[in-house]
Amino acid sequence: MKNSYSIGEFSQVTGLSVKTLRFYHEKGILVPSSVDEATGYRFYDAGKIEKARVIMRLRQMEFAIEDIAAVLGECTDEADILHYLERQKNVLQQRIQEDRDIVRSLTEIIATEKTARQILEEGHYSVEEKTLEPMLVAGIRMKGKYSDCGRAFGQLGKTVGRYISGKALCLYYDGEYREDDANFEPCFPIRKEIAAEGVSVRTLPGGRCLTLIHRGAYDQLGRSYSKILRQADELKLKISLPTREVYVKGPGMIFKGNPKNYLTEIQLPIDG
Amino acid sequence: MKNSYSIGEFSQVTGLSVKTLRFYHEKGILVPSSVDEATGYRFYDAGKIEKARVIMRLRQMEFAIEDIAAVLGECTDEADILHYLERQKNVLQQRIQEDRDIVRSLTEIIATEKTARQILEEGHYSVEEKTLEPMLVAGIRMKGKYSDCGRAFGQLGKTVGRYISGKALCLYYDGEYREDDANFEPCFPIRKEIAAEGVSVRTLPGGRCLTLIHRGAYDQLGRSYSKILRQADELKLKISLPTREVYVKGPGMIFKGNPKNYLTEIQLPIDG
DNA sequence: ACTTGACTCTCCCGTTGCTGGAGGGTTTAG
DNA sequence: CTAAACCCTCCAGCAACGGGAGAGTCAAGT
Repeated sequence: MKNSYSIGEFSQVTGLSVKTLRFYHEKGILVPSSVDEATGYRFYDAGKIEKARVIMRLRQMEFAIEDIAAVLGECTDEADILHYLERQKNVLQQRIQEDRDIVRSLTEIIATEKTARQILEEGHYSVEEKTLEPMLVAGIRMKGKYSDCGRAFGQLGKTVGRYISGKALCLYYDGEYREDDANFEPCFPIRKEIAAEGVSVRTLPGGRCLTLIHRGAYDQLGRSYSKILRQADELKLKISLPTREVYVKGPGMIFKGNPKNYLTEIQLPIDG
Repeated sequence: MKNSYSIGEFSQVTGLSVKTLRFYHEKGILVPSSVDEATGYRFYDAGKIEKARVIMRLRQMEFAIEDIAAVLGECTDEADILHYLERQKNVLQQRIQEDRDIVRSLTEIIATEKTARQILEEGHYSVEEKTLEPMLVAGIRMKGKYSDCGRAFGQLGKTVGRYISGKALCLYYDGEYREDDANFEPCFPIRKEIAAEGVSVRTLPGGRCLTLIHRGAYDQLGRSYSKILRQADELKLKISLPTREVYVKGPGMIFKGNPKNYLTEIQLPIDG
């Protein structure tokens, strides 16, 4: 065991790069044991190796240099740095939470986009019967124009955004099309029961329904409605309210996209 | 709706700071609709608002400016950026994984330190009987000097470090103290069954045992051993091998600390 | 003693996504 | 006509280094 290491040797021993060692010297957290006055050469003794290890371990836990300086200044025992450790833990946990939220959004977008792509390719745009699962939703009941639903989705996104678990949908409580005084409720499926002002959270019942996927802009929805209603009539099915529209692919979370590729699933619950 | 916004107005509308808008201009991802040749004043039209929103959403998902530039260059629909979305998701998931590992380490250190502190304060250093739970451990069986166990712990830390779930311990297979040819096994409790070369992973049995917490440096352990063995003798208990030492508080993950405060729990399994 | 090659020094720039400020020109309201 | 509000460009700085230039230093071989 030597007891005086040049910076290069010390770098070998500790695994810290020469640049990093100089940087730590400048920051004052790992000062060489001696510095040659004439040449400026740094020399480290064996005692510094342990200190270097301490710094590395703290850095591995993403401690900031500034915090490391504080820790090294105050503490010689882990008991002394409990406060710092807990703070660091909180910082990291918060970042994990944020990252997880983003990942969930991304997963959602990706999944939506993939199913949309599949439907576009397979292209079965015919009236079918389906059984829906019950699902937890958060909705805002509205009366007025359909065009106001954009704002409602915006508000929902802000209040329950973190808990969205599926595609946006809208419930229609009128049995017919209404221009100015429609009765409807934009909703998001959510994965957690939460309370928010002005937002109704509850479980939508499942059950049989008639569905049709509409491809194209929303102002063309009428055609798909008449198609599915005709079919319901032919099958002598009684439709119960509210009916639903599921926005399989619409103006996305990032881009508006091309309305010609919008996909909207019309769901008419079958009575009895 | 105006259709020409000065940078300040556009900042109000979009929520992006003036500085940020200039920066985005420089980076080419959000270029003003027109720039006054004489004065250099930037002007944005309404169409840029949507683009600004897109950029904001991507930034919220921690996309790099460079990636945003690529996305904006290539895509107008979310379907086009699936590749980028997935890449970003992977990046974030990896960061989450790393952060979680750190948080686990921190939690471990904090918990160890807190129990140690409690024991130091309460100070019950007497022989007691306890029932141990079975636990999953990873160990390295060794023959030789006790002092070599440090290296074994180092190796264990590297191979199973991510899965450590409790305090380091050591198993002793000799019924007596041996200088040079001791038979022992440094271990870490782990929370997941894993395979690693040279490492034995298995479940240690639980059961009754006699315990004594030793406070102080390791070279003083002999005194505590004689105390606990005397007690075992008096109670006419038969001890089975291997015996254990649990390093409640020793040279920490960060600092060596003061050996006077080291805490080591001696555990002697009771036969039958 | 001299050269060569490895080592070291300081200083500066670049990274990412901005924020803040200095120093100067422009516009608009009173 | 002036003051406030707005805009411009350029520079610095943040965190934790890495890369490289240009110059000095050290140890070994000749």
